[in-house]
Amino acid sequence: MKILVEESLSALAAEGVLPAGLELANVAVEPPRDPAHGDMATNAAMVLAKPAGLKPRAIAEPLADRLAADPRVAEASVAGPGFINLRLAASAWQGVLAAALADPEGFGRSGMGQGETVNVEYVSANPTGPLHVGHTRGAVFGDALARLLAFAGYDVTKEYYINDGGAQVDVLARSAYLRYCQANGEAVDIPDGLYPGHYLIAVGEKLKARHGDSLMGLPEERWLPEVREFAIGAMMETIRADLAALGVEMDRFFSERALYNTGRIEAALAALEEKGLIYVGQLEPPKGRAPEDWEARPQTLFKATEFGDDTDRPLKKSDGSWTYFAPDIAYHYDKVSRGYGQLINVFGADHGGYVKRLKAAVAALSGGTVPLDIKLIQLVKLFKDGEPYKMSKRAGTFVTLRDLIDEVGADVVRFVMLTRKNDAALDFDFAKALEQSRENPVWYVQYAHARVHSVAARAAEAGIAEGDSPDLALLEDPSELALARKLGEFPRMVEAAALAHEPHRVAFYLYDLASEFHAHWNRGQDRPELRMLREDAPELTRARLALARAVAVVISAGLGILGVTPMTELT
RNA sequence: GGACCCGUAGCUCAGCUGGAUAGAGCGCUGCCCUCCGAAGGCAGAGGCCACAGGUUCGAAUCCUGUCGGGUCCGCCA
Repeated sequence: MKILVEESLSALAAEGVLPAGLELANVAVEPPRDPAHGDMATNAAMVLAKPAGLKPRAIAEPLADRLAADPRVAEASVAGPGFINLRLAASAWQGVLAAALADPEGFGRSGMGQGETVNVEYVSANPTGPLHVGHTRGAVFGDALARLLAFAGYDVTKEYYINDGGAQVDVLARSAYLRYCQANGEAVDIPDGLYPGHYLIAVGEKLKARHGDSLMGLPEERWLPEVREFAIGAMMETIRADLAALGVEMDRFFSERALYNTGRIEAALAALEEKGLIYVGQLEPPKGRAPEDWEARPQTLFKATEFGDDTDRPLKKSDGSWTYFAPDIAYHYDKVSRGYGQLINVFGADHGGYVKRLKAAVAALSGGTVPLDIKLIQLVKLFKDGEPYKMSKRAGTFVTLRDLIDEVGADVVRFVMLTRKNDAALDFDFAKALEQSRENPVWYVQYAHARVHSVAARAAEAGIAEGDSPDLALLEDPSELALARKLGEFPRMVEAAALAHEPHRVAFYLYDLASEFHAHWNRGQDRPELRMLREDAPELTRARLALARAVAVVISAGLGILGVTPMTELT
């Protein structure tokens, strides 16, 4: 359609109505917000009025006439300050249906990504316990984003960074060792600073099964490495199983420990050093906070300020060991070296302070060639019937991913987590998530999908099957065409959502589509001639079944992007 | 003190990267409804898009500043 407008403009230029050589970059041809304005609209006349030295309407009127002459355009009219509204011929919308039906798997897929490689890093929870609610939202978001990008033609790698190199895994080891002692009959209580969760009891028992009492009474340095290794392994197993229960499968797990003592951190820093971005210096104390235990001292720093960060960032602690940032640089050095076209990190909002330095690091490491987008995921607040919900049956202190799935199921968890954009806090109400009403978007969308299947089943009972080539030209009621028009928005929506890295748009689109479908269905109440099932008109019924099936195709594709299974009947 | 995010109907939130009279659900008001298969349908009221400037033919959207809420701020990861 845009091409048609451009051709018409150059034709007008050739006729001398418009001056030659106008810049068309700002000319937009889009569906207007308000459907009453038609199917497509262009601002061409307004954008070109000034450079052409003409009034908008002096351009709009001849342009509209020319557009109206095209067979695909049913009507072209000039409106408002100079918009041209186009109403497309019914055949254009029937064509959308045909496209969706001809290729249910492919409809809406896009070549936009052109096979560019993208690495999406998400979850990356410390291997110190089961995943909780906060991780769940990040997991769902990252996974849906990865699916969305793949749908839009990118080559996506889903990756999990295991933070198994820091002090927290020693804490894990000590906590597990206590559970091991407990399994060997010793009475223990877990001191502050260790992990009290009951999930470590099983780990203690497994340690006993493997080592008997041979580790009992030994000094820490004798058992720590082994217990640590074992406990990390056990936690990662739990985490993988949690993710699998949510429908999340990673392509790659990357261990922080693999960076230590292998020269990889040193190599990454050497790459920065070569560019003159590492130096030894002193930082100013942070302002506005009580700097009681602040003592200035020289340390190894990365010149993050050259890449837009607020301050340079330390790489070594006072005892000479690496800060958390150092292996992180090495990790991103690795990702950059793997040649990805772009990197995306999904972090909890509490990592907000980390964004600039990581972007700075990646910009420095890649020479500015690899974009890094960091999506911060805001908190989830849990409710049950409007009351705050906090305790977990399993972990005691926090609600786990498993608790969520036990309560409402993985599909509902996934969909609800995507009903808000990532940078807004999300209220998750268990009761509402299971409610069967329009208020609950999950149910409403699933209902629309199931309804299509039930109509087809009813039709089959009545002896009408959709058949191979229903005559889509029979679909000419405005309500039917509006539905087809909504389906036609799907490919555009996918591209916009993928470009913006915003999978929630898919969820909102599906809710809109479901609303439109249910509304269309309900019109059959007052106007029986609009009903899908018309035993007196089998040809028409066939066409309408095709329309319904096209709706199901798009809902199914959209839910697929969200990682939600479409239901064919409601339970 | 600084950085980042947020501020849109009474409530919970969308708003397609600058377009026309700013949308949806809930709640409220009024009709209709017991239906092709599901715990409904239609209509209405409700807004200084936090505030003040700026850019533009045109701003909820982009820029600057102010106010309010959240998150974070060297040796925690």
